Amino acid sequence: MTEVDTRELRYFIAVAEELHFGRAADRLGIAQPPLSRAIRRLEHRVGARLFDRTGRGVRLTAAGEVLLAEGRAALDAVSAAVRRARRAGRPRRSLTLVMKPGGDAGLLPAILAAYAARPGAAAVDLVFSQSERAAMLRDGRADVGLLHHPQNDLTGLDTEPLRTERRVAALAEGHPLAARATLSLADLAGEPMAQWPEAAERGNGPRVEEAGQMWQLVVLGRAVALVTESAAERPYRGVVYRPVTDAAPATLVLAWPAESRSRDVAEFTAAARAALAPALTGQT
Amino acid sequence: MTEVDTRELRYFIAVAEELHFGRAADRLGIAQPPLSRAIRRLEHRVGARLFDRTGRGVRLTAAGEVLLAEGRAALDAVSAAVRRARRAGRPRRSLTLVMKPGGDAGLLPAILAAYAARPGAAAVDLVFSQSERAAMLRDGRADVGLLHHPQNDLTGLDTEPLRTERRVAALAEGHPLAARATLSLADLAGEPMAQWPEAAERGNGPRVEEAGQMWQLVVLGRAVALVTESAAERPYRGVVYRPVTDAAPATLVLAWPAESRSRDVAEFTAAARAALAPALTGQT
DNA sequence: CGGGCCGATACCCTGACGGTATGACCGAGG
DNA sequence: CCTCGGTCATACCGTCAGGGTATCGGCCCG
Repeated sequence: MTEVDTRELRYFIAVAEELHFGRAADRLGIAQPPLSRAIRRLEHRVGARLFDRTGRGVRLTAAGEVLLAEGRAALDAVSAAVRRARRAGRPRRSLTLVMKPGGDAGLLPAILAAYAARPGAAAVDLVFSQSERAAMLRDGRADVGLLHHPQNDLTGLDTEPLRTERRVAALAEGHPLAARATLSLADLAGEPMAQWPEAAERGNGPRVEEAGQMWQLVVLGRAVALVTESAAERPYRGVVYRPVTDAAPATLVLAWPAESRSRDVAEFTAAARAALAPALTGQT
Repeated sequence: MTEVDTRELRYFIAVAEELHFGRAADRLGIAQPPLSRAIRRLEHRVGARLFDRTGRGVRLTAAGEVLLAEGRAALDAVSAAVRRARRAGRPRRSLTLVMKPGGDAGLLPAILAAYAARPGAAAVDLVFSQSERAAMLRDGRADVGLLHHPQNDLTGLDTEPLRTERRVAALAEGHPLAARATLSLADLAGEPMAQWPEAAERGNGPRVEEAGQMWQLVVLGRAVALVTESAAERPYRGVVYRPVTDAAPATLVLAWPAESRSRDVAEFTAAARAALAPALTGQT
């Protein structure tokens, strides 16, 4: 049986996401008929129908659902392979760390210092992303990252827990709930929660793409936000913080691709572990 | 920048393994010039030289080394995606478990029973492999497997430790070392150790592909073998077992692809964990 | 210095992939 | 029941990427 090519996977994923051949073709920059043929050929190679063609649009079959999830991972792996090889070709040895601005709970300086102190440490480049950190680790745009568990999907990543934090609600000073000392999730149920792009659109709050927007909306009382307690250590004028007692705590983790064979990544994670060992033992 | 497709990666891996364009082209079933062009194009896309062309043959550059390791993982991920989708297209729900014959330390019946008792459990197909178990998990030929740590490379796999076993030497009854109650690795240094294909050829012992061959050679005194103690629970006529005190213990682990999102795999591993929980706590 | 080995280049040709036009099917609405 | 819009499939054609053959250029070795 002939091999499946990355182009076919990209085509399939486009259709699976759009659930519409025409729109998918449009997005891919090709016409619809070649796309139909490509999907048909792919179905033949896989040996299973991937879509149910109903008169109106299409639906994924069970096999299609599997191929969508696994195919995305596979394409990420291909991208990662190329990106990492490209980086390895540059004379400068570097390690790319991705984080959310301010999302290090204050631990990053110690980690970077511990790593830099090691002989043969590579330069650490910092990049920032709100909602694509896990994806960037998976497709090779970053080597290590600071994520939150269980808020981020850590599938395919190895992790080292750094610190577990309680979650607090950020409210405008004048907000009625600000009068309470602690809150529960039920108290927040009716409130407009800031919606990050990563979340499926299910909430009733305003969409935000960037932390500054979120804080602005919170100050204005247009949104409330659920953040980690370390965020509350950097007070934001006009915002008060109230613990949410029944919100699952967030664990800040250092994450890297599970299949990583990079010596630099191993060194970095070891340095982070060593740097934080006292704090961790003190915590547990 | 244009996308890298799987064919280019396969071509690259063939050259990287053969370190010879002619032989690689032969193996790929194409002529050498198109292969040279494809590699050159790939180097251009990656943005780094992948090979040092020395007059005699070629050598991998640092970027090439990275692309070899990562590219193999990427191709495995693509194969896995297709295989798993194909399986999901079959009406019969099944889970493929790969193991070495006898390599379950007697734990498999309990695990299978515990899983089968769960509502909605899928059928479990057993397949056997001596040296390709990890590769089969990575490329989708199997869903879960019984491996040994640290003897197997578990990169890219998630694992659940099942049982840690000491390692014992299997010797012919009349072997001089059989007179000793315990052995050390130094004692075995000069002995012909059975060589599995998975090991790089560095030993001085006979090659074996299958356990029966190994035992035969051990009985005949032509080889000694280092095995886990559970193997000694099934005595083999004419073979005696002696603990090797300084050999690193082997941990039998249940392993599955790290990126696995399959509900059946999750159920199976949970069942295994639950089934063995008493034994594990008793052990620690 | 000559021969053999190995990768690169030149040139051609086939077929796979993409485009346009059109067909087939389904559901909605009158 | 027929029509119409929407959606995916089929037919047919052109182009170019990728594969083949022939040959060159450089390097090592005798």
